[in-house]
Amino acid sequence: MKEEKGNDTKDRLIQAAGEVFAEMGFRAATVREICKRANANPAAINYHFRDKQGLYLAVLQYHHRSGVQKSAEAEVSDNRPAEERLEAFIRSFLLRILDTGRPEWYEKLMMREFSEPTIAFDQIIETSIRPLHNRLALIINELIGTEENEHQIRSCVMSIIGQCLYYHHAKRTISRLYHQNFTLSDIDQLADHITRFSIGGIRNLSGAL
Amino acid sequence: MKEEKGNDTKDRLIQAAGEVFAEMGFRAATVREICKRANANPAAINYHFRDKQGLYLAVLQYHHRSGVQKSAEAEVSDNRPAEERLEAFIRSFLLRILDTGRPEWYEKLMMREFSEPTIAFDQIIETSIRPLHNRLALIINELIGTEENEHQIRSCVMSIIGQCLYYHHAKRTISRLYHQNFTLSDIDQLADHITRFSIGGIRNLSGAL
Amino acid sequence: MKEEKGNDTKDRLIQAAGEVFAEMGFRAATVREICKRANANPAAINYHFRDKQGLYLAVLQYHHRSGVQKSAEAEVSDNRPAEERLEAFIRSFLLRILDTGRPEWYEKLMMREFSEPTIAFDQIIETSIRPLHNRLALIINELIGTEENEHQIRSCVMSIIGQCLYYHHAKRTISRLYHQNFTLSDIDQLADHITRFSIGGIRNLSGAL
Amino acid sequence: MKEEKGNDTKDRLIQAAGEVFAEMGFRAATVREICKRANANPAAINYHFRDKQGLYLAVLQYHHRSGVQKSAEAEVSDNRPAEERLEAFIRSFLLRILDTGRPEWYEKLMMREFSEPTIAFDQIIETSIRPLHNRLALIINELIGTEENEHQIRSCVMSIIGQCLYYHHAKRTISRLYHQNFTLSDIDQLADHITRFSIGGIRNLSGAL
DNA sequence: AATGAATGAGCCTTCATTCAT
DNA sequence: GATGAATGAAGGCTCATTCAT
Repeated sequence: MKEEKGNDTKDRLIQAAGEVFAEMGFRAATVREICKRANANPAAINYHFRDKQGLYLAVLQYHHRSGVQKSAEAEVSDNRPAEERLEAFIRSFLLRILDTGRPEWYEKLMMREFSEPTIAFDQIIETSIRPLHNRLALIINELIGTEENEHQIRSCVMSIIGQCLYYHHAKRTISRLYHQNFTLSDIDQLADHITRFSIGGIRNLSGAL
Repeated sequence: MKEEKGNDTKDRLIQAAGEVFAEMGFRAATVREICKRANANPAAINYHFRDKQGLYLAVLQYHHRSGVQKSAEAEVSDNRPAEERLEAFIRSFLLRILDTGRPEWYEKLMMREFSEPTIAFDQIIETSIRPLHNRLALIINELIGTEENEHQIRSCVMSIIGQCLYYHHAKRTISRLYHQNFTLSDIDQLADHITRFSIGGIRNLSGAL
Repeated sequence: MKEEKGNDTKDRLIQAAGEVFAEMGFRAATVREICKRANANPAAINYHFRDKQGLYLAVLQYHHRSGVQKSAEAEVSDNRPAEERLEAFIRSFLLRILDTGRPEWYEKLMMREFSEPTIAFDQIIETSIRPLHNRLALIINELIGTEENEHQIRSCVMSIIGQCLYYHHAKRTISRLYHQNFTLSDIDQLADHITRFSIGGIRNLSGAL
Repeated sequence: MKEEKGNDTKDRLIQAAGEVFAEMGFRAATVREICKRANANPAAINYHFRDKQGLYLAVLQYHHRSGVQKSAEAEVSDNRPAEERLEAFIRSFLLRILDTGRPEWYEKLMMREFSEPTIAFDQIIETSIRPLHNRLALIINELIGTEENEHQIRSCVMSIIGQCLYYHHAKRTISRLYHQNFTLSDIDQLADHITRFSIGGIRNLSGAL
């Protein structure tokens, strides 16, 4: 399972590094641990990636390439009502955040970049985060209806994304406070709550304009 | 004895450790740096706190004991309308989250526990986080008005706290995406948005019941 | 095949290695740097020369074979007066020693052998140094005039060579002490001084016999 | 013998480092070897000297302090004839260069600085080399007799020092060429030769003026 | 003839910790 | 109560070398 196909050392290193970086963060992760899991020699990192940091960047790039396309697929087509598309967006976003059964570590890695940004931060913003915000902004713009007010739309984007991300960042907190662990099976319920809460919120703003 | 003010080495260590832990996190913080700032000897840590972790716990306990909850007391009295108290709560919370530059490293430390929980995590939950949630839950309960639905209240609590925390966790992201840095001067605006958005959200749920 | 000119990898390696060894010395020179300059693969060194040391020896042999002794031929013909031939010898020696900037790394390599002798030391002694000493000994012998006193001649050889080499070994020291850097344009002056000094020295010994 | 007085680790490190640096040069010397000989832990270097380089500088400073004074003592008093003082200077210089029975490595270390100058180079020039040159220049000035010609004096200084140093730099070369190893017992003979050679050289220049 | 990939040994440094005083 | 000195473990990295092709 862990070595799947006895691929190149390079691939095994990326795989192992992904896991370790996600588990411990860039600094705390040790090349020795990565190499042990990849069943490789420490010097191989220097050969293939020059650096611990080079390996880290390679990990992000590699997984970004193979992961972007499927993020949008869960959403519905553009001609559906904005409410429906909002719910689809939220559900899809929560899915990526809460799903713990996948190779998994890419999302973790991204989350880590927010608290301990490394040199890869900018890259992640542009390739992953900005498209996400833009997609959500379009939906909200439609919901507000009136002539666009960019600042207000941004605030709503952040309110919605903030609600979703909370279930990731505060996973341990929630578990501790309420003895409740959200998993895939809770997504419908969560998406429903956040969608309804947010639609209410957006309408309340519109009316106030 | 050697120092200008006979401030105990122990106190100086706690003070310095607070800063350093908040700046760099538990792991990245080094005993050497702490001791340098405290103008103390590395061995003093072992003497007073047994080890680095002991010092960390001491830092948290010390600050909790000296009652820094004062910041929360900015909220209005309990007999004001729930909407007003919600806004006060949000404003107060944002204040603690966004305030930068102060030597108030306790908040920073708490935030760090979410991303890199240490052995002190549970302690922080109980002494700081749970009271916060409870206070907010009371306000929301009043806003919903009907017989309490604990689950729904929790969801609202998390929606609100999630919105607020986003401005902390995603500080760098926001800065990068929108070239916008939220500081103390933006709190009114933010609190206004989140309050209105949340009241709208809560009402939308109530109506849907 | 991949290169512009089908110059054998082997030749390119020798060329590049010569430069790098001369610049940094045997130990400090890295195979990687050599291969980078030769646009070759690290493994090629092992293939062609067995190892780093083999490459080093190959460099020396290669250059010796291609007869770089031409520089010494600037000396005058044997039937000129000994004083004149001494000056020619000294000038020629200084020329080889002081000439900087040329790609002529063989001399540099030789000089390095004195401070950090490698396995090639003996080889260099016999092919380069001993002939030099012998040529100088002949001239001095003629200058002294009396029946040869081998020991005394040796001492003079070393006094002369010592004077010349100083301008190489102590290049940095001189530059630092007197803010003076000897180059090609100073050779006449230096050769003149050393020649006159040495002739005086030799005569003083002869008279003392 | 190696640990003499079970001194501080710091002293033992300086002692051991002196030997190792002298034997192998700064780069090739390994902290492991130094620590092994000093019976110390690698981390002690970081503690006492911060760095391998810090240790190196400490080695030079330490030994300079304890070694300068005895260099001049072998020379004769200033009111003796210049010829006599020249011979004393040369003998004293050769003594330092050829003596192999002393702690020994300080001279080696200095010599190394000429071929592979490190960050300590300037320091050595000013504290050791310049005084030496100045002392010799005074003697030569007196020998030349006429109004001083600074440039010519310098050239003589270098001719003399060059002759002496040759017996150090070319130790191996001489041994190889002539199967002759100069030691303390040869100093009288060498000093005699170099002195006579040099006096002849100087006179030859003076007459030529 | 030549190479890309991989290796193992070793490098310097840093860390939290502990000893003797 | 506090310290200077010293430690062992580990960290990231670089090196010359070799394997399989």
